[in-house]
Amino acid sequence: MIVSTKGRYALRVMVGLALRGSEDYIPLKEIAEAEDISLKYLESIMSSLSKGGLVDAVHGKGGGYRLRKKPEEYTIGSILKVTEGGLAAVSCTSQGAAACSRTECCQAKPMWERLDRMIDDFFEGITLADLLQEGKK
Amino acid sequence: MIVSTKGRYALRVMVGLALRGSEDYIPLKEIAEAEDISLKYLESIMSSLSKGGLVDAVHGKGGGYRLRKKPEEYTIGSILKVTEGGLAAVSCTSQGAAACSRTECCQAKPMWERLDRMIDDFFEGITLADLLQEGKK
DNA sequence: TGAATTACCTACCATGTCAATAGGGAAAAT
DNA sequence: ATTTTCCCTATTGACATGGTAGGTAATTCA
Repeated sequence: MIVSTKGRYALRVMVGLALRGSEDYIPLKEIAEAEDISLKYLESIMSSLSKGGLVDAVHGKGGGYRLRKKPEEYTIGSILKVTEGGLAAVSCTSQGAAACSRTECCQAKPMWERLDRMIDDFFEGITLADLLQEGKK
Repeated sequence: MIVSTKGRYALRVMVGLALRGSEDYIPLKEIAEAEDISLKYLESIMSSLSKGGLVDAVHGKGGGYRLRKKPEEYTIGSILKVTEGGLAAVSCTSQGAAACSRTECCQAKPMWERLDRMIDDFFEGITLADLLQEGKK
């Protein structure tokens, strides 16, 4: 499993925000109800998105969350990397992984690296705007 | 993380068996020492490979494990599917997953399906024999 | 026949991650 | 000052992962 609930929720929220336009700030409560996701759980997700600079957040009445860019300017990869903390298919290749003792002689490493590259290209090649249209394909 | 230690160990063992030719049966003890993997843990992995029909197993003295086919006849996918029990990138698309309530309206589903197909093609397009050569590329 | 060798099976444990919950804060508006 | 909203730090329960332990069944060899 390469993409957890957290990342999938994040995509749904971003799609939701995109559909509502980027004019108004949408309070988390409203998003949670619309998407039927636990408010408290969503908080941690929005926190990642906000810290990652993907959305604008404003406190107080009239505040909430809003896309910072246009949907076509977000790649799916950029969203998932923020919420999942990386997309490596194998622990060997994920940064911060204790370099396995066999790194030098591991027969499979080039394969894992090609896989990672392929997955990265895949997600970087799809934008939020594409996802909005996805149903119609 | 799409491929766990179990699957990676399995690949190493299969590579190891391939290198030793398919004449003799190699006892698990020997494999574990050569690969420096816990014997007991390897047991469960070999059990999967054996049940999956990927290797022949013979009891008693002179027994052990042996490849059933030629290295070029094993795809990496066939090995990983047996040990990992599937390669779905997202729980939504893995068989046996409680079809999420949004299946019908999920904007992202086509994307997950394309990703799964891509990963499957990737692993089905590489054979054990390819892996043996991998270092030289 | 019996002992050694080997695969096989069931259960267990320790750790970590995931999904979700809880309970407060702190910023901004009215 | 009060409400609204985002933000931060735990905590929990469930599950998967990686690994351990002990015993059983099949096969060979003496």
